[in-house]
Amino acid sequence: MLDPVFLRDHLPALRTALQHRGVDLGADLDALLALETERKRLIPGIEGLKREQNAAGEEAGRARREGRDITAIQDASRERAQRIKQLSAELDAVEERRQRGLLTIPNVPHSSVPVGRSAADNVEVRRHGTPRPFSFTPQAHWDLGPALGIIDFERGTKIAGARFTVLVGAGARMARALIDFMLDLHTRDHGYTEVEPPFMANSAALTGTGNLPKFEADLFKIAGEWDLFMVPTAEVPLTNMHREEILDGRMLPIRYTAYTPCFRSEAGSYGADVRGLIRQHQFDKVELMAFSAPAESYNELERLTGHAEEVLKRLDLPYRTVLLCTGDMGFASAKTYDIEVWLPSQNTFREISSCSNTEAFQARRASIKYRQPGGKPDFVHTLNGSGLAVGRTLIAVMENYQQADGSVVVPDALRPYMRGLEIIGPPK
RNA sequence: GGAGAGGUGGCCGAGUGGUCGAUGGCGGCGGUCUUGAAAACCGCUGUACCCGGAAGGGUACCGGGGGUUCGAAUCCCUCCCUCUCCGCCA
Repeated sequence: MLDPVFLRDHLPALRTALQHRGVDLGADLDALLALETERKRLIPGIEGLKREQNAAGEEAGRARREGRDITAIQDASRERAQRIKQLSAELDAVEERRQRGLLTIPNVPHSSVPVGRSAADNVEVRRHGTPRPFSFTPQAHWDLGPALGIIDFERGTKIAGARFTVLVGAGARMARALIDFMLDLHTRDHGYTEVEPPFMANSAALTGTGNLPKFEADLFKIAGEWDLFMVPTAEVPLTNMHREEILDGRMLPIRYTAYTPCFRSEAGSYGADVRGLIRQHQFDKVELMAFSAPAESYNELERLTGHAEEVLKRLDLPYRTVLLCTGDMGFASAKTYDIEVWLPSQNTFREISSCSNTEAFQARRASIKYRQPGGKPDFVHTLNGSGLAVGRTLIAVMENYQQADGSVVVPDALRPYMRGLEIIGPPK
């Protein structure tokens, strides 16, 4: 959520920043500013009347004890109560529109974010590893998987429909191994606390992260009288761990990691990545999440991104890290790094992680504050990143470690998690 | 699914229409005392918003929302949550 004070004091700068994101909110911002002014006009009047009302109530109590007549006080109070009611209704309407406005405006990009319109304007910041040379034409995972009997697209469709997939045998086991491997890495080596959260979240939680009210179409909603949605990412439950809390500043940073399945309707993505495991309605992910003191949050973003990259380093998968431009960032983010893994069959890098600092954007929506000893409460900064998307990591392993005969070598780092299995060969 | 009990400040726990943001205790902070610590004693100790340069002042909040009333933590309605017993179940 936008800081109302920032809106009031930096309207031109805000307008420019949002233009850089490719959204035109000119009129919205003016309307919002007008609501802000209207709000500040109404509040002092209402509070003044309430003050009078309180004094009258006190006086009535005193008068009644002393046996004096209070009908005059009652009449005046009754009338005042009506005026308060009327003005409050006006204020409520203003507050509601103001709130709705504040909730639908995206975050302001950090000054270090390159200005650009699309993914083409993103900036590669580093690259790690070298794609393996192949003496044959590397196959896509959607050919390798079914041939090895470890991915079954047809049965996924039979059970749930398009964009659902069944992993079988060594495929299912490798997904589980990846989850285990990632969680161990982040808890043991990177200092995160493991969490297993609910896989559904309510509308308050989703509003806190920024998924609601604007992006309900991307979510799977539970039918019936439930205020519940399937989580689109563990970012939602993890960020909401401390919603409406004031944290002890000495506990920061707080770092959580969680494995969850993620559910996305992928509305509006018809035709994109229809083959294979790249874009599914359900996928597994290990998430990294941090609550940081504001002054430290950009250092924390670098650390968190490094923690996600470490997964690929240990699996010996080539990748590059890209700084997203203003036009390609998500709604809640002030700065985002995407990590892209090499996929030989596509001869390109594909996104496998997205690491963002939302600054106080989510903290303001979800009311997540911290307080240093003796200090005033202030909003924390929240950060999140994939560490990593499991399905896409599985794809990357299969494609990068494939051999001429269609078998797949198990990366060294994963073997302890797969009872020493060294190679996944075709079914006998 | 059925029956019942309950949600008050960081925690415990009073308060059932009138100076109640709310008695008391615990915890925390500061001070006195002490060689030091403990104990004892004294003081302070919530959040949000509004006005104000500040000092300070005001309004709201006793699970959420609505209502009754001159006036509500206290009465009414409704929703949410927690606990206990039964049933069911991983």
